[in-house]
Amino acid sequence: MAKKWYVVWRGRVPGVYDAWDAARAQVEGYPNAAYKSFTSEAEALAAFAAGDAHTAAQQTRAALPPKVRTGYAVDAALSSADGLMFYRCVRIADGVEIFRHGPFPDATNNIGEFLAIVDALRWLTARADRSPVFTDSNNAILWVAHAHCATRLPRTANNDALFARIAEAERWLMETPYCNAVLKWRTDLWGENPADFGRK
RNA sequence: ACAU
DNA sequence: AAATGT
Ligand SMILES: [Mn+2]
Ligand SMILES: [Mn+2]
Repeated sequence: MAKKWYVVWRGRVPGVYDAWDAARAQVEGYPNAAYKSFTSEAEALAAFAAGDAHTAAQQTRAALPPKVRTGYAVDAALSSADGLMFYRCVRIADGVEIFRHGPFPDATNNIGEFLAIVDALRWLTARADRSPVFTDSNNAILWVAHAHCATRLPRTANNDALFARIAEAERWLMETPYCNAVLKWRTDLWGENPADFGRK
């Protein structure tokens, strides 16, 4: 193997290291570590100076447990300005977006987290793909397990489509024996969910 | 308290 | 700082 340099943007002591052993000590077991290898020292120093954590994302994913890397991640968000809800799913291995739905007015975070999981299960089931689905929402895991969305959100003139989607999701869960595990995304260990919408 |  | 949930 040719010599490499290692940039650690987020780790115990951020910096540029000239050996994997040294870099690894900064990064292993560190929540949301961001790091990447380079083939020249100049490249590495430039990348560290630029604080380019985006290029680090791909490398950081490689540090996830192999079982996690084979899965899909979902997340939901309410845009702070207008309160519109969106949810989406990404393939963890490469961050490619599988679907994104929204905007939904008069919604909640938890409804979004719930629908995101169910839509992912439906997408995977339709393709006979048994990969696990990761969510950061304990609440949504429970709702999916019970095939019931226990939201307290009132119905309004603007959320008919949302409640229709919830009913359809519950119906699908009750009728369909899917074979995917729905697992907790360990934000504490692995950092932000790759399906996260950013801006938090 | 825990998770969003 | 506020809201959604078990
Ligand atoms: Mn989330
Ligand atoms: Mn998020």
